[in-house]
Amino acid sequence: MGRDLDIRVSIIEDDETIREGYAFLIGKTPGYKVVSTYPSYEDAAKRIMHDDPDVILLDVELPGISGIDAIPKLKKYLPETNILILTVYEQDLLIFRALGNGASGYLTKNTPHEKIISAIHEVMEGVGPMSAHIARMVIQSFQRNESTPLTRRETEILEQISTGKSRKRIAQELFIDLETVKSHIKNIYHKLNVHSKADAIKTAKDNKFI
Amino acid sequence: MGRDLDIRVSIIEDDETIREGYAFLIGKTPGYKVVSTYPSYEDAAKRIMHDDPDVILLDVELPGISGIDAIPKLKKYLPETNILILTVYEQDLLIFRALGNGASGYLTKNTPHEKIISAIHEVMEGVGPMSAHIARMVIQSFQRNESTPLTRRETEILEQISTGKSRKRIAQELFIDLETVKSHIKNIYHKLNVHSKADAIKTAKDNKFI
DNA sequence: TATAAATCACCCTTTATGGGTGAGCCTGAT
DNA sequence: ATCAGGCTCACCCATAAAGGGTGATTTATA
Repeated sequence: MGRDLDIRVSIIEDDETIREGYAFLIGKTPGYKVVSTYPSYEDAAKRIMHDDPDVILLDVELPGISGIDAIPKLKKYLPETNILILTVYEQDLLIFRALGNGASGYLTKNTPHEKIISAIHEVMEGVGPMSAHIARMVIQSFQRNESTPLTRRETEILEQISTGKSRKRIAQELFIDLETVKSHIKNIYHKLNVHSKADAIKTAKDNKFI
Repeated sequence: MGRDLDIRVSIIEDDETIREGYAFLIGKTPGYKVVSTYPSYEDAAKRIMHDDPDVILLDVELPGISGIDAIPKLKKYLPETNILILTVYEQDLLIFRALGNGASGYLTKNTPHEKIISAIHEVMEGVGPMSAHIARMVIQSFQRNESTPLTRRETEILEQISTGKSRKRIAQELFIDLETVKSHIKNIYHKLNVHSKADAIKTAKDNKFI
């Protein structure tokens, strides 16, 4: 018989070991019930509507349609379902995109068993779309590195460059000469040890100089 | 006599009406004490260390050094103090920069009186660096507009462009011809009704197409 | 009073950009 | 089965932008 109050969990994860591991773990926990497991979004798409899960554990790195891209599709069919992202790495961008796509939280694959259960529980309680951990990451993502090799002006100009503006336009908007902008850019490139716009932007963003 | 358990509040706000309004409001609330008010960061800098506030209400739009830039300076002298940003507009970028600089939360200037007190209380309780409201804004900021006029490929290419990469480099990384990239860009420009990289990036970001 | 920052100048070559037009191929929807 | 949209590539054109070298002036600030 099905206990009506069980939290219904569905798992979409291509690695069988991990998938079955989670299923076993969650299934044996009182109050939780694994209603289905799938190795890909494509497999899940056909039948997951009928499983009526409360929570979906979704791997980000799925073959075929990625977990990230699967989120809005799943949400479309199951708007009330909470999606928890499974990820190996705590990569800012992936997690942010997942949240943007409608995920309610995330778990790294080395998360201890108890935490997994409590994460599912929290997300069901509507503790909010963001755990303190994610909130911390988000704030960190907005924080600048205070030990930048770039001067104020250089940072300012690199920020302008990162918006796609030409040097001429930057010069006009900052009320300085094009030659001055060029000088700053040369200095930026030297300091960051790069030889192009794209590399300068990437290096600066990686190091949170901008 | 000073009640030891009062929450010590300092206010930095250039508009006298608002400043005194908040001061009155908070001062008359049992458990709260306004220890100082300043019209600018420059005025506050000299003496705020001695006020030993628990919470600082800080206007973002200060004359001289802006509230945003004042945050790290204040944090340096008063690392234990929580800073609440006062802002007229709920502008994403400003708030995110404020959080990145170390602010603990924010209040809009039309916030009802009770909410102000409770925000101060929450931030003292360490309810977390983010209110549910801010969390919602953050998530929204990661969300894409689903009604984009751009195709998948066009979006992908515009994203690449926004990193500063040249068309040639984009072509190489996507394993397509330079001419194809050019075609996509022409279509992007037509759809967004722009005539340059910078404008395309700005329009797309404003509309959350990328 | 040194040093760093910001400013501007003139040299050079190569690469990138913006725009027009046309065309083939594939896929999903009607 | 047809047709539109999406992705691909081609060739045309002119101008703008980028990258790099060297040096010089001025203005804060330590």
